[in-house]
Amino acid sequence: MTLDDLLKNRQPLPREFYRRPTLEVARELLGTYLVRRHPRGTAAGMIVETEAYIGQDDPACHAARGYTPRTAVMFGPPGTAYIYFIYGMYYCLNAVTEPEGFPAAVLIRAVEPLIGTALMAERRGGVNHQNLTNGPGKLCQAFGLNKEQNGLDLCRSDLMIYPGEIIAEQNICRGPRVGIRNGQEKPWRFWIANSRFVSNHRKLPGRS
DNA sequence: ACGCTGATGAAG
DNA sequence: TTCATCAGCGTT
Repeated sequence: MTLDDLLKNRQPLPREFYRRPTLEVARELLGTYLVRRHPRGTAAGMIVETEAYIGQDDPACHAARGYTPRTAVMFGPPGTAYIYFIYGMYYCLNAVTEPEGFPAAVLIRAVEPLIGTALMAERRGGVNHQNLTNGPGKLCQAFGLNKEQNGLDLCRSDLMIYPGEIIAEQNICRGPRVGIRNGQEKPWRFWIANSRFVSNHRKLPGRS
C-alpha cells in the first residue's frame, strides 16, 4: 500500500470542513487519513478516535479562560493545527474548528497506522505495532510532531487530513472525554467500534 | 498505583 | 516569583 493508493488523488479536507460545529467535525474526522510528509519519510494513518473541545463555556477546553499565548491558535482560522505540550513529556494534536474568533478544536486521540510504520516504530522506541499510535501522545511521537508544527495549516502544508473511509453511524461509539476533571458529563468523545487502535484509557487519580 | 517531566497561567 | 495543575504514558 502506497500513499497514492491510499489517497486516490483526493484533495485534503477543505477549510469549510472545519468551519462547522465541532461535534460534527469530531464525528466526521473518524475514518479520515492523517498524513505527515517529512524528509525522513511519509507517515499516514486513519483517525479512529477524537474528542471535541468547544469554546469558553466548556470547562475542559484550554480556551475556557479566554485568550492566552497558548490558546491563541484556537481563536484563529479553522483547519489549523493546535499542538500543545502536556505532562512535561508529550504533545497532543488538535484541528481547530468553528469560524475564526470562536475557540474550539478536535483532539486527535488515536489513528490506525497505515503508511511509514517502520519510521513510526523507530520514533516510538520499537514498541509493538498495536501501541504505535493508540493515544494522543503516542501518535504525535510516531508522526514526529512537536511545538514546531503548532499553527500549521492542515489544508495546505506537510501535515494534512484527507477524506478516507466512510464510517457508518452504527459503527460509531460516543462517551465521556478521557483524562479531564471538569466537563466529564459531556459525551464528546467519538471512536470507531471494534477498532484495535483506540486508546487505552484509565480512571482519574484520586477517586475510588 | 505511581513517578516522570516542564509549560502554563493564576495568585501574590 | 511561587505554586498547583495538567486533554499522557510506561512501569510496577
